[in-house]
Amino acid sequence: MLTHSAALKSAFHPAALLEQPVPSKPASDQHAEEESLDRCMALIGSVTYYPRRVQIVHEDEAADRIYKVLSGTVCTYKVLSDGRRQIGGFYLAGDIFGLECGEGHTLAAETITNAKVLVIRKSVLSALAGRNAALTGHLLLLTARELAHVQERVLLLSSKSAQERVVGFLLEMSKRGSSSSGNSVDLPMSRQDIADYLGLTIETVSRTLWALENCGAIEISRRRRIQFRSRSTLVRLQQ
Amino acid sequence: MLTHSAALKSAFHPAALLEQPVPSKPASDQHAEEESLDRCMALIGSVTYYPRRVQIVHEDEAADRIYKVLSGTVCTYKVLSDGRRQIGGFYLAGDIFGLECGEGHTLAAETITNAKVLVIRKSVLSALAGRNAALTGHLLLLTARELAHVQERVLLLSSKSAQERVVGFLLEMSKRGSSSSGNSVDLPMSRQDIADYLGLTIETVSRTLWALENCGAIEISRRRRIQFRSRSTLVRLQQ
DNA sequence: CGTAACATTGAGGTCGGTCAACCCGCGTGG
DNA sequence: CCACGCGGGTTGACCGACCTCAATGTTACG
Repeated sequence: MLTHSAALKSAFHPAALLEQPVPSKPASDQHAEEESLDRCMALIGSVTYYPRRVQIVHEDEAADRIYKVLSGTVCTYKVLSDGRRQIGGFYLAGDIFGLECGEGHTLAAETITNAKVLVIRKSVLSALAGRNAALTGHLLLLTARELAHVQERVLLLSSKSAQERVVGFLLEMSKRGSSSSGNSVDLPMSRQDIADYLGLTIETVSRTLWALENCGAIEISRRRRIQFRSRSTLVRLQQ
Repeated sequence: MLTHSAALKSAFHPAALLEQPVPSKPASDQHAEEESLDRCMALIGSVTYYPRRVQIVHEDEAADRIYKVLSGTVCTYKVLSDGRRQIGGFYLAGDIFGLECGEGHTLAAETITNAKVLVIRKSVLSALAGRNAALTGHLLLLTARELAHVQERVLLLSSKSAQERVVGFLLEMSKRGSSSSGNSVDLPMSRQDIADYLGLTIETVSRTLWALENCGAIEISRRRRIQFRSRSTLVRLQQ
């Protein structure tokens, strides 16, 4: 496995700010504020390019950074003592990870695909936040959102069947995915990643997908491209 | 803790601040700051007493409040469409719940035992936070901590056996519990609550506890009082 | 003492894990 | 061109942990 050194690092690139498309009209104050958080992070962070399947964060690393995915896909994970891996979450372009508190509870992170990541030092951010209370407020909002998301996942993992989990996953990815062009999703991750995310085995994921295809709910082309044939069936199966 | 001799509900009681014991020496800045958050919440919140097994928050309720448990035990939960209940977390004296973002993702909350709860309106808190950036910072810290905690739970739920879950639960409660006097825990919640928390059935929880007792790791007296006979065995079984 | 809520115990079924074989696409190298 | 290996994915047979259903036991409390 590759290490950090493989990554190309481009420190401090204010010009990137200008490249960002400015929305014609902010939908609300909240949006405008989030926009300002984005700009702030772009200013004080540094952009790094990682190839696929490299570790960005180690499990016991001091967590004084947060990360924003600019392109590609990243996952956070933890390796259990018996060697099994649990994926904490997938992060697509625009998502932020590393928000969880760094009291030894840090998850590791690695790239699923090639990825462009904005790395922000928390210390710098909080120095700014001292002067700008709104900034901390946005971080709080993001963290609370992530918390709600993880709690949803707790529900999914603890009391749902394999089929419900897989269906839930597909619907979630289709909702989030920039790569979900209307009626299909391009999954960037392998079956193993999905299994580790859902707390299942790779075989069960495979079998469940086959079952979904068999009952006409989806169609699988080129392994990682899922087409939705009957969304209503999926929603029903998800319970 | 706050000692309030008010009736059912007491709004705005600045005198209460003076009653709070001041730590002889703040262990760190962080501790001192958390203290200040506590005081702020005590100032703007109102204390409410709930009997056992009543709902504090409904599932779809607008989430403009956060709650601090002053005494007793509370749990958050969600009821699935098939009637099964998933418990999101248990909150003991000193814990805060309701931090998750209110975008329709709210969990319901109900008391396990009689409970004294401090209710704080988010709007009031954030109004204060506008002037005091540190305040938001503490909320952020708390939320990040909760996030880390829930992520630990995701690991526990997705890839551990029934025994590992139960053992993990017992150790967690013994670490947190004020009612855990040294070598035993008094569980405030029923077997059903534990089962719903761990994503198991009540029967499995019961059988697992029996197995733990049988192998000499614990001893069960009066149903909800668990004595630890061999902590090392438990830690080993937890993996 | 009697009742009801809570908890334990038992028998049997099922979902998903485990292990193993196989398939498929792809790059490499002769 | 084929042979080969390799990583990722699928398929099948079997088994065990946990769920389900049902009966029984225990505790709390009037």
